[in-house]
Amino acid sequence: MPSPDRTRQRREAILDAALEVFAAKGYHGAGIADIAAVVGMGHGTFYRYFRNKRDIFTALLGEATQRIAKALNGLPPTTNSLAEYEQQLNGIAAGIFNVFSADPRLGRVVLFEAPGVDPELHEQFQSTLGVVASMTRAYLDNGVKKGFLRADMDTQLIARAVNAVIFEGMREISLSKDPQAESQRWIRQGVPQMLYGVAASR
Amino acid sequence: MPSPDRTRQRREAILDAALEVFAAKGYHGAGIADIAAVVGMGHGTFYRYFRNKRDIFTALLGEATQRIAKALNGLPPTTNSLAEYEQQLNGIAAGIFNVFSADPRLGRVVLFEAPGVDPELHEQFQSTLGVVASMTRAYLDNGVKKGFLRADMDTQLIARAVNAVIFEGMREISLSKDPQAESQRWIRQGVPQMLYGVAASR
DNA sequence: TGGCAGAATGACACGTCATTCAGTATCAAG
DNA sequence: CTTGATACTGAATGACGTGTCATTCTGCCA
Repeated sequence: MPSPDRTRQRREAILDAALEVFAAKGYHGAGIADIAAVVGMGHGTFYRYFRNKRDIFTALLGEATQRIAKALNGLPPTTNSLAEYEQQLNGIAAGIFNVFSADPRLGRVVLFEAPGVDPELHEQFQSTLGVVASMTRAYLDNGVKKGFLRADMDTQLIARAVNAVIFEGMREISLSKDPQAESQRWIRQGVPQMLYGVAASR
Repeated sequence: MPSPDRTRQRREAILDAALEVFAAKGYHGAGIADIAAVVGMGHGTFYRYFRNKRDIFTALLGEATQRIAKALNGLPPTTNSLAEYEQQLNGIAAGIFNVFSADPRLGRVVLFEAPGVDPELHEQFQSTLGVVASMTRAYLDNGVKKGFLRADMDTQLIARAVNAVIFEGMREISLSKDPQAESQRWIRQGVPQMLYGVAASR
């Protein structure tokens, strides 16, 4: 009997340790032995739960992705006015930022380490960004069609710009001493910035 | 007689090869032997010109920094109206984007690899970002004081957001098939976005 | 031409991990 | 208590890459 979810718990303990070690030393600086030491087990045991180092890293990425997806679950698919869109953005930002303020290590690993692990992962990361950008773009296109967003914008590019700001928020939150407060700041300031810009008037 | 700038040329050949290899395989995936092979020399020779792998990487970073600094040289220090500020932003964006559209490998290495090299470099990178952000912030504060920028913004945070968009532009340009065109797009779209946002009206 | 200085070379010493595996501990069932 | 199976361990392995260094090469000057 491999015990029903004893295995799952062990796996999660290892994942948590890996998050810790990767956040502290970076992907390449971290050794399997370091991770095993944090869990308090022989490093050979690691390989009972994960195929290899890359495997556990992608598992962490997957977990982050899932948490974000879950946080964004249930948000209305389209909006009909600027006010609604602003609400929508607030909701999205809050959902995403929550994930990273709940566990800043996640951001430190996912946002800073992932692109530098190897070329394959870099590509995968990039294509994920593309998918996210196309979702953002759909929201923008919707707003343009409904008339509450500027008609003269390249929504594909602006979607990237909007996402870049959100990503910057995630990074800052992950590095912040007080992630909760930082998260609040980014929602309150970032969303209006994206909507109205820095200009005092048009 | 080590010939006056034979040495310099050799150094630059190695730097260029390193840029090539780092861009293709990533910092950690690249070996000194790979770089030497591109130059067409024994890898021992590498160490006549650079202390070690990290040394050449920071040399590349330094070069990128210098090129950007040079590109930004001569821009007026303050502006007095929204129109002037818009010009200013266009100039800054054009200067920076030029560097990366002239050699996209530079961006691929500097922007994507640098944070993941090791914790020290990550910190250094981060603090450089901080310096850049405070420069951006000074421009924003100036605009607020003069009254052509919104008074209700957290300029420290918005500076980060503005920079994030510029950085995203650099990244896209570095990955683009047609860096020149992409650069134009980012200037034409990104600057108005930062100034006026996505909203059709206030 | 001989001799020298600096440049270049690449074999190799050395350290660092990721991964494997033979052996040990644990434990449930009979 | 025995047995079998599974979990675990950490020493051993092997691949790899960095950096060194004894040696060779090259071009220059006397």
